[in-house]
Amino acid sequence: MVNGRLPSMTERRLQLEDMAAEPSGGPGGRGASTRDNLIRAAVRLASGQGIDGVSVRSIAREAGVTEGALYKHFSSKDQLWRDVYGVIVGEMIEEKQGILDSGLSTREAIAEWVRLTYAHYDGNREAFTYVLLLPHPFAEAIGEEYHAQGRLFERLIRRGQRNGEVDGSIRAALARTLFVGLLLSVPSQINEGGLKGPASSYAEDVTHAIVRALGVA
Amino acid sequence: MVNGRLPSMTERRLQLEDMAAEPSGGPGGRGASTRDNLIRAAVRLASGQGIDGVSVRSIAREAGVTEGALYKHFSSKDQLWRDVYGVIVGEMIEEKQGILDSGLSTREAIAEWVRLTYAHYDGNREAFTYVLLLPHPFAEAIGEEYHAQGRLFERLIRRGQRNGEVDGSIRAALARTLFVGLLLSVPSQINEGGLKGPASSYAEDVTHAIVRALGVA
Amino acid sequence: MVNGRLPSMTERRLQLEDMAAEPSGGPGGRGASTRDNLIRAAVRLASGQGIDGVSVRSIAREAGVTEGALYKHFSSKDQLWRDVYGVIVGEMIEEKQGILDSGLSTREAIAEWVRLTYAHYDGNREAFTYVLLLPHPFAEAIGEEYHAQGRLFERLIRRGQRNGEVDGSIRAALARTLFVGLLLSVPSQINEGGLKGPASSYAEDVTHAIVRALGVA
Amino acid sequence: MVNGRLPSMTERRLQLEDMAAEPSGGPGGRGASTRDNLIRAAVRLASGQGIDGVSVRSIAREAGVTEGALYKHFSSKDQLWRDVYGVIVGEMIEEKQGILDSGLSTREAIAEWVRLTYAHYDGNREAFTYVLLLPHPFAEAIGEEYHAQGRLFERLIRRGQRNGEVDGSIRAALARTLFVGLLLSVPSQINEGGLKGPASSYAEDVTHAIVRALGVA
DNA sequence: CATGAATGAGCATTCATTCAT
DNA sequence: AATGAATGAATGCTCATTCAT
Repeated sequence: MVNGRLPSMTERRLQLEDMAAEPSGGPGGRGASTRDNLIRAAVRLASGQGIDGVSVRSIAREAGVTEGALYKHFSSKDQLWRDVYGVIVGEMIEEKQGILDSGLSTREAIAEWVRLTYAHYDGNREAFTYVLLLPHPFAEAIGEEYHAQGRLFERLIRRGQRNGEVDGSIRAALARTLFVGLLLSVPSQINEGGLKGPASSYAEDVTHAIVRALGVA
Repeated sequence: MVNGRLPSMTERRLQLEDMAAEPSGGPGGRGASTRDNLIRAAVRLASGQGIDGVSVRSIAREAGVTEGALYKHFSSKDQLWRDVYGVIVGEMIEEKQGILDSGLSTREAIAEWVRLTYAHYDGNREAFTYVLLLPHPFAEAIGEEYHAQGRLFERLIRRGQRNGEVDGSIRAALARTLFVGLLLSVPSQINEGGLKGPASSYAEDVTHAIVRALGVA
Repeated sequence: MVNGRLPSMTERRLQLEDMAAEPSGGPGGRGASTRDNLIRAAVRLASGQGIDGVSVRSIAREAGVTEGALYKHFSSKDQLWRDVYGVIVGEMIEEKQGILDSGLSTREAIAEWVRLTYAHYDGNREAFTYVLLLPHPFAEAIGEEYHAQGRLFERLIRRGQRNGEVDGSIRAALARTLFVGLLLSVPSQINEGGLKGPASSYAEDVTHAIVRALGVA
Repeated sequence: MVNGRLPSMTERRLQLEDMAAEPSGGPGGRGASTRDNLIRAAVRLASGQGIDGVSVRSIAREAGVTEGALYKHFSSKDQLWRDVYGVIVGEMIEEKQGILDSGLSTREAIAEWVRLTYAHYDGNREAFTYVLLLPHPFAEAIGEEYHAQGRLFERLIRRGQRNGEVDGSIRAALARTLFVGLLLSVPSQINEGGLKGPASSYAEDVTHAIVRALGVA
């Protein structure tokens, strides 16, 4: 059961860049707040076992605090997952928005999109896995954010079609679908052991595949 | 935690074709065995909430029997999931093997593969979702079966490369990865509400995308 | 919960002498009835794990039949345990009664009692363990039979005291208590690994100890 | 199935002296910790029905808390039984060690041993029954502690044999076996209703019986 | 802020027993 | 006589959550 609201943009500004660097079991060094430690712990565990397999107890233990403490920072377990989601996806979206706002051609924009995405994956596999490769029980509850990246890409495609850079016969929703399928196929396979990392080494190949599949000039 | 063995080929011959036809809540009509009802109930629930979210209690109730009865047919919850998996994936693999054994060209084979896959999805969305779109906690335990379809496709690609039908520069593992990404993107998006309609209506488009992405003649 | 009646003398005449000879897992050879197989299986399992640890399912499986079949022969699990008890204890008591009826001196009678008891243990450790070394949840329900051997010994002691063969100052109930304690200490320790078998090799030592402890001439 | 470790000497220092004084059903008075209440409840129930017959549910109810609370104090039901065992047996062993360290003659030491043992039984029948009269499913897992009292007595006997106080022909293992058999026969019979308590009233008689049975000067 | 004890509902599983065949 | 499917209650244990300190 997952219900409720997402954290606002202002709430979510935590330092998650070095999430993967945090050693498991220790409550973290310099300025690591308990709240951040809990988020990091949750993502770490979820990326390994799936969201459903992670208990409040295990998150608290991994963060080095008690269960009670967790409830000082998050009103419920669901809210914790949603906060975590919002924090990570927010960063991703801002990057993608930057691509659209730049003057890049559709082809160059796609290349940049893939590069950034795979850099993200290589830099923080656990957070990436959490937000993009795991099924989210609260998918509908999220709505806006959940589909934000897809909608950004649809905008890119439609602009390309208007400019004549992209095959005009393909519908934007399908283009987005195929794009996401290709984009995530590599991280997904690396996680499952079917492909050897890093993801960045496949960026060029995947860009070509997307360009060809969507008929980009 | 999920461990153990998969059902053998001979054990798994149940009639699951009309799995989706079973009305929820009723113990099923004419010759529906309790075991089959349990399998159907399990798939139905898992496809809706994910595997982890389904309790033995809910499966039994959905099948119209008690929990004790379930354990007469499956030695554990894990074994139930694996039996279900084996039943469904077995059918799928046999179809795909048929494609390889026929004399179709690589391009025709891909078209047929997509057609069959989407027909399967449209015919039994729940079973398809269960085996192909849900993360399986027992992925490693399955091994063989789990990657069987991917390996079949790799064989198809390599044969095509030898024949000169497929771009020789792409590695088979990557080709398989991109293929699976494109193939499953449509059912996945339909489930998530981002795409409408029967998957079959996208078969041609997806086939084209695959052919172009992989450089098939 | 253990309630009900003991089997009558006529019901209990089964051949249990070769109980230990029955190979586990097989439904038994020549004339082994299902009922006998069930009793043997029950004793075998109880002597290894204690009565409480034995399930109806395990008894049936060990006897090579289904659980339903067990209920054709015994009205309940409790009744099974009581029937088993009656069968074994009946044999033991008849032997001891024979000692009293013979013309042996108290000292010789004790020696014979110990010899017979330890022969019984060595010949069928499982049955002996079941009736004499395991706590019986239905002890009170048995009443008569449960204390029959003790009462026989009390009679022996009182007769000895009348004859002047036994120290007259010791009360019969205490004499019986000490006697049983000494008699069973050896089989009990062998079962627990504190003493090496066979019990018969200790018969003489234990006889001496009893004789001295009770002040028998 | 019972596995795991025993509590260390330092862990086990609870006040169990007045274990029997705790009224059933009430959560206990002044400073009774939940953990102590649970231990007392467990012993109380086990001494009445045997260890196997006691459920976690019943222990929690008897202690006046929920099952969940029990698991805050004991990692499993098995560990609870072992903790309880360690607490009680630890006290008993220290007393017996004291006897060996004193300068008493073998005969006086035995008399003291019996006196202490029966005082223990009379003072806390339930705890005594739990540790000494009930079969322990985890007997092997305990090892050290389980046989500690027996080994202490063997030391006493061997010293007596060296001093010429004890019949040199009897082997120490057998002496220990007979001693334990005689010592426990009285509490055991009192529990079964064959003898009227208190056990202390039999201390002298049993001491004499032991002395005579083992040929102590 | 954080703890640690406690709750009560839920979990997967096993139990003794019944009954139509 | 025996089977095998089914029941319903009970098992040991984990869960998310609360709250006095």
